[in-house]
Amino acid sequence: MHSKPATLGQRNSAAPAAARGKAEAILAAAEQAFLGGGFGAASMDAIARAAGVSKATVYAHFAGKEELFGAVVADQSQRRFGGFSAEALDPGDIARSLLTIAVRFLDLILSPEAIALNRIIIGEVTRFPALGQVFWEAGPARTRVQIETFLRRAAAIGSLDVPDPRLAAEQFLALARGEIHQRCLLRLDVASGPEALHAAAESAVATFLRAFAAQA
Amino acid sequence: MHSKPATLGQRNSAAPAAARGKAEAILAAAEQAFLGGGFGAASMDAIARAAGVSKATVYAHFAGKEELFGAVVADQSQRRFGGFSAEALDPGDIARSLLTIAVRFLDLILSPEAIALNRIIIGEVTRFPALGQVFWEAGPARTRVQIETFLRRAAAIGSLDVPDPRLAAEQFLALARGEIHQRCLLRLDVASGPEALHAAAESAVATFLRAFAAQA
DNA sequence: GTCTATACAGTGATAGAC
DNA sequence: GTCTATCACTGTATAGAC
Repeated sequence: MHSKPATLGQRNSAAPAAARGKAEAILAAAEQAFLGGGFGAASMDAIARAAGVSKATVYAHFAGKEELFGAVVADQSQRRFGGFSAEALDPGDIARSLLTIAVRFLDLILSPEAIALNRIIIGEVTRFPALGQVFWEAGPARTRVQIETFLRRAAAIGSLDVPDPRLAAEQFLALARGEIHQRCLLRLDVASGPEALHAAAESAVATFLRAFAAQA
Repeated sequence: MHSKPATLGQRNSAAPAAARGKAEAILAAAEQAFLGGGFGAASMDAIARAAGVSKATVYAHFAGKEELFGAVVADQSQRRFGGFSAEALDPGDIARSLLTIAVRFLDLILSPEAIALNRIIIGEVTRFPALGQVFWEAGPARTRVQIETFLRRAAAIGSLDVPDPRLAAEQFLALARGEIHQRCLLRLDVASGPEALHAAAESAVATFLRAFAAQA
């Protein structure tokens, strides 16, 4: 997945085993370009230059600017959000576990890279309708399922009183997102520090427990 | 504000009193163009054509594409969100009032025009950092204050038990927004019907009241 | 496959006549 | 102020040599 050992069957003319490397270099350069300034601001010329190849080589690997853009979005979506999990948490210590989830979640969606990705997808989804689906499946849908599963486990052992775990999971995420996510998307909170992140997570957990904590 | 009576002091050469009308026509055409396909996809040529004027006339009224874009965003932001108010509601009938607020709020932010505006601002805020602030002040900030005020009134007469009205207002909006707003931004729910809107509002109110309803 | 060089289309913006 | 015609520039995409 990362890089082949440089010993391959073909070594014809110029760069034998570096073909995969070039494609990766192009993708990496494209990611930086697209995430940095959006679809319109990025130029194929600049991407080729940054990747250390010629423009014609870029077009040899990707059919055009749009396909390259799609490849970047799909790659980033799956790479960013693939690692989120709530399996290892203890449904017994509900407050602590929810706080952990909220912090992880905010840490994920407020990272500059995730914000940039989210921003660019929202901005260009009119031109590329497929991107919304790709992002949703890889990100929010996956995350919601993880939390829903955790809430079901907590409800099963009596830690929580949730009539509708699916809805409760959505609402927990909505509370955690709060307004800080929107503010980051709008570039109003340039650098949301760890303290703001923690405060947002604690507020969300507090209100969620006010609503759904099991009666003692 | 809408249109002058067509009798003005000047009637020199070509279109005497239509100057204001032309500026408005340009702004209207620009709104449609920008909101439809974003900043990059819109061209000054197409805007001029749609407004029924020449490109040079557009540049006579607006310094350039960026200034025209800013004018569109500022105009739309204030026009869309200016009417939101929660003053006339009864803090005694808390469930009903909150539901009304939530429905109004969702109706506002899920309208195709508001979604298009929100989308374009998020997408272009990297290039135009000022837009985020303009939108925030006109929209989310205003709305939150309205609701915070209502919650304070409700808390004063004992309908609610809110330790932090500002935070509670944020959380109420976050619950109402839920995931449907994100889905609309991502173009996954092409047309969120009134029934989905109502359901989202009711879920938000129910959970909010579970957390903050005064004990009977 | 990869490079250099170039054709081509479309854009924002302007000069000058009326 | 308004228009027609045009400029300079940028970015996509390809042709041909290696």
